[in-house]
Amino acid sequence: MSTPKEILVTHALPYANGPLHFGHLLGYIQTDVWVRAQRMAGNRVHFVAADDAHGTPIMLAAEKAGTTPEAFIADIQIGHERDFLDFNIVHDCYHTTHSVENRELAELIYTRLRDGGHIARRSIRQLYDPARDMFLPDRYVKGTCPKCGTPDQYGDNCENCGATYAPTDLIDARSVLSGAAPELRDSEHYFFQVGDFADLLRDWLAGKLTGGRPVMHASVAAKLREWLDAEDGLRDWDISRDAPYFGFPIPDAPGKFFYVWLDAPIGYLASFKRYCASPAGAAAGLDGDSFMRFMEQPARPGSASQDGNAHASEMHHFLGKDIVNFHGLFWPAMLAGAGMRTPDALHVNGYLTVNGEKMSKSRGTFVLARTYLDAGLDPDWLRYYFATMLTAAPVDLDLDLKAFEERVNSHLVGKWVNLASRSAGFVHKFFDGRLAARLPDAERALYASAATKLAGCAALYRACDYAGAMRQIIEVADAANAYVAEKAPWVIARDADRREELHAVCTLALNYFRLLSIWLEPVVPGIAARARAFLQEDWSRFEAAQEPALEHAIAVFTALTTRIDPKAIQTMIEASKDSLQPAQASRDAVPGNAAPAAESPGAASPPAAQPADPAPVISIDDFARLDLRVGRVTACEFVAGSDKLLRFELDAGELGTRQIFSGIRAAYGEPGKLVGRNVVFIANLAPRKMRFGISEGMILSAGSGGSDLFLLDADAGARAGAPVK
RNA sequence: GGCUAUGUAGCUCAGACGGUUAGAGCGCGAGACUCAUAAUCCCGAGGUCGGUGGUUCGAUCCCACCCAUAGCCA
Repeated sequence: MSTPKEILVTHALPYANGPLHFGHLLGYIQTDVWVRAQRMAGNRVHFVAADDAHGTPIMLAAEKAGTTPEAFIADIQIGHERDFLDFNIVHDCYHTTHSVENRELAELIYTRLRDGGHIARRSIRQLYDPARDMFLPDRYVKGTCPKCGTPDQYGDNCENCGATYAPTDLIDARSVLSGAAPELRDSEHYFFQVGDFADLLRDWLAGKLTGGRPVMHASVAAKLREWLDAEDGLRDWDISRDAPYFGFPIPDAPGKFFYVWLDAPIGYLASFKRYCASPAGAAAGLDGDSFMRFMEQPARPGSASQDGNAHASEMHHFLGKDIVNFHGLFWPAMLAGAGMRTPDALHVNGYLTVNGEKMSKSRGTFVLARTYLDAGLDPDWLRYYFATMLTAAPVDLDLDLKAFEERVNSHLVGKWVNLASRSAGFVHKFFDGRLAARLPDAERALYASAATKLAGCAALYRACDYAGAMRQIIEVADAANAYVAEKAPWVIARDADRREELHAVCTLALNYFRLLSIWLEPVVPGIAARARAFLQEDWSRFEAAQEPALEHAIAVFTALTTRIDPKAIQTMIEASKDSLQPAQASRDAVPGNAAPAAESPGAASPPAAQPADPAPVISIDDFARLDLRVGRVTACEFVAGSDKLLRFELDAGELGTRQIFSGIRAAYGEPGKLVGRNVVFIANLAPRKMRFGISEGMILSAGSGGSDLFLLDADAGARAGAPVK
């Protein structure tokens, strides 16, 4: 295309409470492909991201894991970075929102908003957990729906009738954390008056800040306009949370913290800032001042330069459709209010389903990134499959595992790699491993036509229409294979007088392969790297595809990728069933989650020891002999004289009160914190006299023992004494 | 409940400013070939374009309603 652009690219930040799964990967692969394609188109791209590390869920998950939030998120980040790298998703900088840079930027942006008169303070009434001494996010309150009477509903809406309400409307509300009845308390909160920027947002949505270029897909803009044009206008956005909270303190506001969603997108900038000041950034021509130079160029309507853009540089965000409000309203308003540039583009992807359904743990379709790799599957295969389906539209995509296998085998192996595989032998056997020095006119024309056709893929990549690009590529692959079949080089090879003709056919076939490899490189960088090694060439730009490679030595062909072994997919599914983890009681809004469910913090625990051998099969009658019950912990304490045991007192409903000794002290070092929660126990186990008293049952927990033990939970609606079946 | 989207062959998707027999890839069936990772090439079967009603000479494409799915309602 025209002049090279400097482009800052981000993807939504994974929440630091669990490992990456397929839902994350869809958006992250989309982003990485875009970055690679832009680089191959000649643009200068800075690709940064970070872990989203703040908020109540992480604070509680860390507590449950018996560690500090800082240690907890550090662990998670290590796993995330490993997964990214192994999926060929390569950032220039991967940081965390719990960083010095982010704190400074959050304070800077907040201070500028405050000084600009865009921050309001007022008192709001909120539910408070007196047992835990903290305010409760909506999702941490459960009770009976005031509309339809369904019990055990979250504090924001009813799953049964779909009604939305305030947590204070719930009947018989309880804290999910402690089971205590929450009480109403007043607290002063800080609000960002996003409505001050309504006009600017309208201009931004209309493309007036980007020289007329649309900032996002029309359907996304429609959704944002709906909020923007709401009858009561844009409501103020609550950006503060009360202590205790894992996050950044608000300057001059003791006991108040920034809401996780305030500093999450600022994390994009923090990561970029860190990159600018790093050695890697220096190598890319950046320095400590580059960051502010890049950010502090607020766009104004009509300020477009000749090439139709407001800036010589651009800022692109990739995100899931569930978080467009944060990126399409609050974020640009915050930036504008802080005197910084607004995003030039939002690329929104839909959700991922597997085999036509929501990802499901029981079906084994809730697949972690690591599980896929451990099954021996190549990351490029998944990247290719996603690419064949991704367009600019924010619609849901389905990973059909059968289609995945068939498409990868057919396209990548049968059509693309096969071109090299079926031609290389002749070149080595008859031509000393060299391509012909020139092509006949007919072959030249064929190459030029294919190269011209695929040159259109640059625009398709830029527009996020990877599906369109892949279709073009496969059409060329089909034409190439038809060409080989028509020429039948294996027939020509029998005639020693037709060597030149044979050389031309193989040279064109291999140049078709090379052409396809160049245009597939952003999608399958690993396989493409092997293709480069085979062709003994090191292209880095799409431009390389304009002319065929001639009079060029190639290496002996070895398999660049294999067909998918269906057993590996089966292994992956089975392993995903195995990784069932105790569901987290609830979650807050999580930035950057491209998939429905947030993961449990179990991932932070040490990798499970070798899985125990499966126990022998039992009958339903055997199972029925166990009387499993829910118990509410009414007391829990250390046992003097024992370094392993905790003494529990359980409210077992109709069974009365039970005393149980349980050897889980190594996993739960603060017994007082267990009071109020539910556990599952065996009620009809014969009482056993111990040195410290009589134990009347056994409390169930998962894990291999020692510190690797996790109590089973029952969600808050379960009453004490309820049977477990 | 309101709103925003989506719904085209078994699967994943194109497409038509409304107009003669609605396309592709994969899968499936028959044939060809044997250079190649049982890859490739050719031919074929398969769809009342979610449903109902309307506008029109004519709609799958426009309108209304309905159904299903997803998301949002901060």
